[in-house]
Amino acid sequence: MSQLKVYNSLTRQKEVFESITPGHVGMYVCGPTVSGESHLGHARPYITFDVLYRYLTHLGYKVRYVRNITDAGHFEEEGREAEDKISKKAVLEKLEPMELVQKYTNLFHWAMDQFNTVPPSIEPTATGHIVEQIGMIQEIIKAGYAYEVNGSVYFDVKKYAASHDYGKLSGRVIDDLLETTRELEGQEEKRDRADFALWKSAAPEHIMRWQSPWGVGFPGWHIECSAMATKYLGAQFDIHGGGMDLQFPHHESEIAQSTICNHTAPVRYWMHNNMITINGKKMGKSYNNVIKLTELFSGDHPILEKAYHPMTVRFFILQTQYRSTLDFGNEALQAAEKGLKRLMEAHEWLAKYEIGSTKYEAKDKSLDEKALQLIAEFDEFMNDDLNTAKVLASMFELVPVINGLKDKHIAADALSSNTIQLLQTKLKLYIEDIFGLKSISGEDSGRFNAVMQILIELRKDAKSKKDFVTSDKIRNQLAELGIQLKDEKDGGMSYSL
RNA sequence: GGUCCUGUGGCCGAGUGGCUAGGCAGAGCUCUGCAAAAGCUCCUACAGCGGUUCGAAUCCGCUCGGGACCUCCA
Repeated sequence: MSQLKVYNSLTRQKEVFESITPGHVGMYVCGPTVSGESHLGHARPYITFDVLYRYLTHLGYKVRYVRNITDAGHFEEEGREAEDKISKKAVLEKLEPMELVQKYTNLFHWAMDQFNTVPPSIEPTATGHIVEQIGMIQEIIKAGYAYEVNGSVYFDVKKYAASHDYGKLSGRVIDDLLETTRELEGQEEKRDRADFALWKSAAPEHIMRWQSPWGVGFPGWHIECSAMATKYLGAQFDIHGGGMDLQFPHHESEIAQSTICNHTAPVRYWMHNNMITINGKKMGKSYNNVIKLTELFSGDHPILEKAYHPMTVRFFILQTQYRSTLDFGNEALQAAEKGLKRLMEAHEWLAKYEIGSTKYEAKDKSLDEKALQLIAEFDEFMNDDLNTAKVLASMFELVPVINGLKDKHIAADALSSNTIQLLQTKLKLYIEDIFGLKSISGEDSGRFNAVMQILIELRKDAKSKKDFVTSDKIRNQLAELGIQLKDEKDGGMSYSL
């Protein structure tokens, strides 16, 4: 089997993945800022890295997956007034900051559950790691790479850049950063424009505040990830993931901080997912085109023609390679919805298919070989930087084979018993365990199914008596409820929701 | 302004030198009481212009278009 290769943003090329500690993987993914509701954009990284987590686990690694919750609130420097996103919203909504943070954290967890993502091994909060962050800042000051001004602490980028490659990850040229003509206000404390805050002194109205060696304040917006990643994954760990938009300055600064503090580059493989766009534009607050996940699932948004099931969205995201932009649209989502249904129905039928205990050889050698080839491609494409799009394409080429077996169009022994068994195993592995896809029809309980079987029998009886009024009545009324009856080739009948 | 990415058939998207992914939509056929489902077949694209090459969607140059980051952002 081929080896897993991943695209490393740091080196700008695909590299064979080798973990630092054999058998173990440390993976950190930048989590959400819970100052507001999660939106469609959040779905991409957490689903992408969920699949990576599942895949690494499948490969036999013991993975420690750390994904933080940013609940401390980052300061914004719009114009001159520094303010905390979370504390500002809290005033507007008349909530305690932690109450607000809890609300959106819960909502985030709910959405992630809808997407069937596996919870991370550790989900640390920024507010729970103030001590660690302060400790790290002290280390950086001691090393001479940070300075204090009026109760705030800034990282000295110029000094760091003199001996380190600041900008390596994001392709930034340090001189451009230092000599940019653009002037922002409220930065007079910094020695240099490129410097970034490690600790900010809190104004009196700032609700989220902690005591520190430099006075009352709050942590800068890059330090939390460095502190928590170091604490739970060590000075050097395998994978750091996040959205491409975080590459600069967030991840670049993370590297700088951690490198000074731990005397080593923190991350072996930096992985960045691309953005979701809407009509070609990145989704973001500044574009006013944000679709919240609750709106996506309910269809309650002007852009949406209908509600989309979380599994449809998950499948939609996996239909493209994670480093490409993904353009959102109703037509594309509806295509994904139908495609997912066809794939899942074929998979579910095959999963229940009984091969019997007697082994047999393939009657149709070329079809058998083709199937084996397509199955082998699952691993091959997955190892090529998680090309889930190609894996799905191979699966879809197998769907007509499965449906052929189902309607007897393809002989039961066309494929060898071993091939069918392998297909069952691999499809289950990839669809359910690695891709985390579930059937959309959630009401398929035993009792519901039993009721459906009664209706199916009634329709079959009516049909055999050529009582088409009754048989059509059953079919059409069920259709109105969104339940589709399907007559099959061999006289059987099934339904789908 | 600086740095970088990108332009594929009606829509979404794979694809880094030759063997013309895949999904959805559309057309025809088979099956069927009708319909749906399913199967088979068809629709064979790569922004434009040059260049390199036996051969380019794929490499190089230019033009035009789109986008990202540089500021909170997944």
